[in-house]
Formats: sequence, structure tokens, C-alpha cells
Amino acid sequence: MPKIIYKEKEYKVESGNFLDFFKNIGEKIEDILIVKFNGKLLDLTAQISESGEIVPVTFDSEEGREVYWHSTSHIMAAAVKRLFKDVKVTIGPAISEGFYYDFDRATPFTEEDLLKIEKEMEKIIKEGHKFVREEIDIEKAKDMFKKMGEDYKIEILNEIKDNKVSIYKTENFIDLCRGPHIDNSAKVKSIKLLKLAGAYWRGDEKNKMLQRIYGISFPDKKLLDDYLKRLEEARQRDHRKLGKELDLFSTHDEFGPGLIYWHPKGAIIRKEIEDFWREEHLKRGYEILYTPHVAKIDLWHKSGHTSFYKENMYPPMRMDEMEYLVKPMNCPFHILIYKTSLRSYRELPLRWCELGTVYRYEKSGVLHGLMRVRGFTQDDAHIFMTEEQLEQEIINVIDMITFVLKTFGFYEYEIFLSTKPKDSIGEARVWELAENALKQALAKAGLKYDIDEGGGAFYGPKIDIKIKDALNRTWQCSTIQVDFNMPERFDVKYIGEDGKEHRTIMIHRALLGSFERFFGVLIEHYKGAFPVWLSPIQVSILTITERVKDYAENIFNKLKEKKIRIILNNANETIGAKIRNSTLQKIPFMLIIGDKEQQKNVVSVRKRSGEEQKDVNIDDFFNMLLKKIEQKELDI
RNA sequence: GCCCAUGUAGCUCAGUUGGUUAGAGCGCAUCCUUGGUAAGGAUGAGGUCGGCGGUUCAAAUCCGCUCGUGGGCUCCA
Repeated sequence: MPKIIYKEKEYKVESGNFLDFFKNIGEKIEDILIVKFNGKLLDLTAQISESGEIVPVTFDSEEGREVYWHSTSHIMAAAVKRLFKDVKVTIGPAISEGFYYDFDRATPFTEEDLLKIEKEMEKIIKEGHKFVREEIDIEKAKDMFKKMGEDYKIEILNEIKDNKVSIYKTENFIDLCRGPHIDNSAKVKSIKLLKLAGAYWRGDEKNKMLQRIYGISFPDKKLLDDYLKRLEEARQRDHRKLGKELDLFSTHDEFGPGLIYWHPKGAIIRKEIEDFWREEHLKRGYEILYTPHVAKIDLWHKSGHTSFYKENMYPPMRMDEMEYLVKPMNCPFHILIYKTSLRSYRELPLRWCELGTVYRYEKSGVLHGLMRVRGFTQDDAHIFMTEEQLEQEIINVIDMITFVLKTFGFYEYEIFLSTKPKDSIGEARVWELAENALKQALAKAGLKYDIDEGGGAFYGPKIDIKIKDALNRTWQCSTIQVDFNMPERFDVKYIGEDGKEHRTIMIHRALLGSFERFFGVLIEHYKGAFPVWLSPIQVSILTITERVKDYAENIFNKLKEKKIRIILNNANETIGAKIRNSTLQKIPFMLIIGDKEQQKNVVSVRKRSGEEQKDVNIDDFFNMLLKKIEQKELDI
């Protein structure tokens, strides 16, 4: 007789499933979705046949949510099958937030269809259908799905090696599925179908385009409302919206999509970032380079770009019967500089950085505001070194990345090690060498990471660092790439201590990635309310009456001379309107000046948050401001 | 590139089944008001309704093509 441990108590179970067990001991099963039994995730309806410990899995855990959303996708598929006879089902997994299901249908779904499907799902939920698991012979499954006309399921079945497969029945709907699932559709309380999209079968653009429906569900209406509120908040801080409102940048789509125009207010932020960036590089032993934007096609043949990066490059320009290509990367140029003289081991490592503007052709459908563009400036660098120096240099770069990102208020990262892609240059042995160097450096730095199989650059593996913003979303910016191949192609070498030639090794790296993307991330992270050192306008002076015009101008000039970015609003408006405008522009500090301030020779300081301090001496204010700017303080 | 949605004033958006000189708010300009902590008032300028072609007595509205944008797929800093 199986012995069950649950909540540190022991029970003897004669027969039945987990559902029966919970019922027998009077446990509420409403919140329990599945169980973890001896480490395995099982349906509540699974029979208890061995001893073990039960851990209930609820919506509060990642595993619970996954099952919950996956089950909801089955409910959606059931609803779609009820409503539309001409639909073939494919797959419908849970994703990090919600679920989707891909359908094959001759005519795409419409927005109205979505509402209908949602209603039908609610019906199915109300009807309280059981999820019934069955294990059947694979051949029988093939017959069954064939009869149902579900070709995609047969394609999946043909790839399964086992003799038995599991299927789940939910009312009229039968799906090939590993499970586990919730026991009853009634456990889903609140659903919302979010968007329609096209998606290739198995993610391959050569395959048929399917109709994907995204949705999400929660065990409580309030959780759904919270989620929708969070989506709305993300919309509010969309960098495209804020970029327009705060006059930071624009695109001129009819004259070239994916190309960014930096307005004065965006450009000053970029200048501040660049100044900080250059200073930090000089401190850390880098030297600055400038290189051209184009080079003859021969250079790109030599680097391998014309064969391995062709898709991303703009077609050649003809000049003097020669073909020139606009650069998609800076590395070949830096290599050319390296090769202008014979290098000694004594010179290495050479750390060369450049704010290099590159152009890459991106498919029209992937362009997105500042995040995905066709022309951008990388904060690029190439480190030329000996093999012995490699590990330390990687560690140095990681340290620099965390320092720089911290300065902008990013403290959390996800780290990925990306390995050899399908299209790549160089021998497997060399790739392994490079990958090991990255792994060891990560281990030494004590950093945890995931592997991104096949995600490397064509010339070498890389570490990608994704930062988390204020809404916990991740963005890929920083990258460190180890390259043994490009030096090989260009015969990059140094003279060693032994007087012989040795192969130089290269690191390609970017901290911010590109100014465009990083700026987009920054805008969203701060919701447009930049710290003082970055704010396009740091202080606005707001006058209450024209009588104080001279006094205000005095203060304006005094701060302007000290290089504070300041504006004076003397306009014929009420103070309320001036405060509102300044606040909407997210200017960190307002100095409010009326007769009283003039008499006492002070100012009234109001932060954009609304917090206010009266009767402030102007020198005290300036000193406080200067400290915040110099220390790059994040809070105002 | 592919699927779906979409393009009206500088911005955000109305515009009913095709029917006179296409509307609103914000912003902008001018004037009045000199106002004490998130919108004072009045007047005015501003649009060949993304572009090209078609259907029609008549097109912002219907159709086709085209250039963009948004959400996805694929790809990436």
C-alpha cells in the first residue's frame, strides 16, 4: 500500500488518484493545478501507485502558470474547433506571459472572431469540462488524427520515437499532448485573447503561414486587470511615444525607414553618454579611433562578410570602376590600422575603441523605433592581444560593462554564451578554444549564464548580456566576442618574446551595443524622466509676474554660465500652466520666482515630482545641482 | 520578406449606408489678462484625407497597386 507524505504528514493510500487523496483528507483543491510527485509533474487525475511525497503546484509557481496557460490554450483550441469547421490545429504552448495556439485556416481570423472565440471559451469554462488523459499506441494515434484530418499532428507523431503517446480530451477536442494539465476547465477563471499574428509552421519561413492567437488567463479577475494595467503602463513608457512627446528623435519613413534623426534634446543626451563613455575608456587603457564608412569590396571578401554577412549588407556603390560597400561592422578597419606596423608583444594588449556608425539591411517587418534600425552607432572596441592575455581581458570587459550599466541604473542582467552558428568561418577546434576562454572568464567572474546554441557571430562565439529595465523586461545591449578567425584571415600577428611571429587574438566588444537601441532602452527605463546629468533641460525658471523679469534673467545667466542646461519661461501664462508644462517636459528642477523671492533674494525649488522647497539660496541650489550632475546621481 | 491591422492639421483623434465650403482638443500666432504651485480668456492661421491609378454624376469613404507604420513570424546591436 503506497505511503504518501504531504505537508510533513504520512498517509496510507489504498487506491485512487491525487484528486481523491486531497478530497479524502479534506484539502481544498480549488487552487491546486497539478502535483509534483517524487519530482515529476503529474495530473491530479493520475493514479497513485507508488509511495512518495506530494507537493501541490499552484498558479504562484512558474510550473503552475505554465500548466495553467497551456491548458487554457487547449480550451481555446476547443472553442475554435467548435466555431470553425475548416481549421486544422498545430501546436499551442505556454509562453512567458500567457499562451498561443497556431491554427491552419484558409481565411485569417478577424478581430470579431477573437471576441466570438473568447465567448465560446467562457462557455467551455462554465460548462466545466474535464481534461482526460489517455495513453494510446502511436499507430492508433496516427489513425485517429488521420481520420480527424489533423495533418500537423501526424507530422509531429511521425517524429516521435516512443510506442505510446498521450492524448488529452477536453470535451469535443482531442489533442496530442505530453501534459500535464489542470483537471477541469472550470479552474480557469479569467481569460483574454490579446492579439492575432501570422506565424510560420515550425518557425521556418519556407513553411506555410499559420494563424496564431495569443492570449492569457488567470485564476482571478483581479490578476487579469493587474496584467492589463501593466501592459498599459508599458505602452505609456514606449520610447516612440515619449520620443515624440519630449522631442528627442524622429524618423522620416518616406525617406528611409529605420534611420534615426536625433533632435537637439536627444542629441544632448547622446553627447553626455558619449563624454562619459570616452572618459571611461581612456581611464581603462583604451585608445580612440576613427575609421571610414566605406571600403572596396575586396576588404569585405577578405573578411568573409560578402559570403557570411551578405544578407545584411547594402549593395555596392560604383566609383571609378570599383565597387565600394558601406560598413556593417568596424572590425576590418581596426585590423588594417593594426597592420600598419610590425607589432611587438610589448605593445599588447592594444585596446582600440570607436563610436562607429554602421549600416545593416534589416527586413522591413523587423524595424522597431530605436530598438531595431538600419543605421546605428556602435560603441565598438577591438582588443588585440596574446592568447595568455585573453582571459583577463574578458574579465576586464565584463567589469567595465557592469560598471557602465550600473551608472545608468541597470543592476540586473541575464547572461548568454552563444555558440557556433550554422554559417561560420574557421575550424571547430578554434571555436572550441574561444568558447572555453569565454566560459572560464565567466566562471572566474562568478557569473551564471545560459547557453544560446548556435547564436554566435560568424567569426566567433560571444557573451551577450541582457539588461533588465524598470518593468523587468530584458534588452540585449552588451556583447563580448572572441575571434581567432578574423586574425587568421588578415594574418594578424605580433613578434613574441622569442623573436618569432605569433597569431594575435581579437576581442570584439560593445558595452551599450548601439546608441540608438541603448537610448530607446534608457527612455523606457526612466519613462522619459532622466537623471539630472542626462536631462536635456536640467532647470526651468518660471516667473510669476513680469516684475521679476530682471531678477530671473540674472539667475538664468548665472546658471547658464556654469553650463547648466536651463530655460527661462517668462511667457504670458499663469504659474499653474508653467508648472504643468515644465512637469510634462520632465524637467528635473523648476525655480519659481515671484515678488516674495525677489525681495528675499531666494528661489522656490520645485522638483518634477511635486516636492518643493521654499526660500532656497541660489548658490546652495547650484552646489546641490552640481553634485548631482558630477556624481551622475540617479535620483533627483 | 511573410500574415493581420492601419495611414485624416505639428501632435492625439472624430468623420454615420459614397452626397455641399473635412471637424475637435492640444500645440502655434496675435490680442486681453500680471496671475502664487499641474491647463485664465478671446480671435486667428493651419489639411490636394500617405502616393498613383480605377469604379461612379459624385470618393477621406469602394477597388487595385505602391510607400510607410503597428502587432507577430524569421533574423539581430
